[in-house]
Amino acid sequence: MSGAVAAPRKPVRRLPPADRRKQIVEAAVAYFAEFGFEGATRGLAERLGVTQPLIYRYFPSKDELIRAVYEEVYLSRWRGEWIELLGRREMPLRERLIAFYEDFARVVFEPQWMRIYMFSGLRGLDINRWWISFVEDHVLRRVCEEVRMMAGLPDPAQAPITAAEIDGYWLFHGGIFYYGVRENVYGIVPQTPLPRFIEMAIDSFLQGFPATVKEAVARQA
Amino acid sequence: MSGAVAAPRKPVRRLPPADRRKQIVEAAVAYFAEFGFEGATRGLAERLGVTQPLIYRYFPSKDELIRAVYEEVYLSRWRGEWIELLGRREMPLRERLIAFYEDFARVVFEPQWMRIYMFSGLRGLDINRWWISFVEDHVLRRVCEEVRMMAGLPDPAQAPITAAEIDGYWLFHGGIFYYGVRENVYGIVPQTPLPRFIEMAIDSFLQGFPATVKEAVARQA
DNA sequence: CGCTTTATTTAGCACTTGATCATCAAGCGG
DNA sequence: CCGCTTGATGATCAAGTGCTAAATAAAGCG
Repeated sequence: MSGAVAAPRKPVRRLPPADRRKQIVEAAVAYFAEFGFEGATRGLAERLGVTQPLIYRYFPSKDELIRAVYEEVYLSRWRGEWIELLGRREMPLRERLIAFYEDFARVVFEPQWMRIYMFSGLRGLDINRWWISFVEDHVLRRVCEEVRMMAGLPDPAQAPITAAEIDGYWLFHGGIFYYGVRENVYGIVPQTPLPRFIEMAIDSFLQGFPATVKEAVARQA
Repeated sequence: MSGAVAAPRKPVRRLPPADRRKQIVEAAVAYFAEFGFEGATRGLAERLGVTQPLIYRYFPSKDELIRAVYEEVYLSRWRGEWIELLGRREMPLRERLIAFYEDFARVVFEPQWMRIYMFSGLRGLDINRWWISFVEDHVLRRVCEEVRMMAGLPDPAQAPITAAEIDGYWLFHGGIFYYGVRENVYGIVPQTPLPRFIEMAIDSFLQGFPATVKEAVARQA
């Protein structure tokens, strides 16, 4: 904070294209998370300290910019290690699940992520359906498999995970997710801190779910 | 359905103000549910078969119209009987909960209701916080009280329901709610039909929750 | 019927939106 | 230091936005 006032000129101009593009996408994530995808490109440009037509040098249309935002949020924030973590059988399932959800929440419960998710869901394009089936395949199904193994139930390789099992686990996954919605979209301050909530959710799950599956499998056989 | 074709003139004009107002609000619920609150008043008017300035005869501003939409969705669709149903102790709690959620879902899982809820949540006004604390007070707390009574736990009148209990129940309530989001906002078709999902959720809940509360109460005393 | 009331329309203003294009100037190679 | 490439700007368009005020015409009453 120097005392003297500097010239009010634009301090940074003429960035290398790759840098500028990245800068625009990151600002767009924050901007659209705040105002929704109907937020004006002029507002975004102003926030970047840049004129609005510049955006159109990097993206042929607003829709294309939005696609880049989707990519940044949905793809580049996904951590491949999560899958590996869920399958690490030398660790008790309970610990794996708790570790996974604490890390998962660190990314997904960010207001930016949550709001982009909800805005994009309401636009009704396929992104959210894609994400949900992605999560279903890579998280929910995986968890159901691990429960099978842990509880000495039929190997998923032989008796595939049923839709009922996945929907059953959706109750818990959705319940945890909704904690993030309450906190980071609606601005509620839950009394129970997140780690405790996660722990409680996992314990509720592990307490009842394996027996339910066992019963369902037995009935089916 | 008469055979002859009628004049293509506007069939209804000059409605009594109360009727027209109601008609506008109802169309606005459907319209904003579809396009979000940034949907244009001209589009809404067109859908009503009416010119756009007419809307401004009934509502001084678009914001005021949106407020009327909130009232229609949040207030007028709430059923007072739900509270009474939850407290009907001559009926087993399991049955009460199942009946409640089936009826609650009939209203709340409607795409219109869900989308208005999400759009209004993202606008960040107080409506959603109000709704959540309303539901917390009238549903979640009530359910926790009924669990206390059913399980022979301390009377809520003497030992008030704790935040931990309510947050604990949020897991299940949120999990059920999220089924509606998947189905009616994201357009997923869950394999498990809603009544079965509700039943499963309630059974998971009743199986573990009372013991958890009992333990927490004992630890506290 | 004629008259008054008022629901509804026509016309339009001020402003914002996504997008385009000619122009400018930063910064590098020579 | 010059000149060229190209990142960035200024000016602008056409379409749309919320909202207003005056004109129109449907309906009720005497």
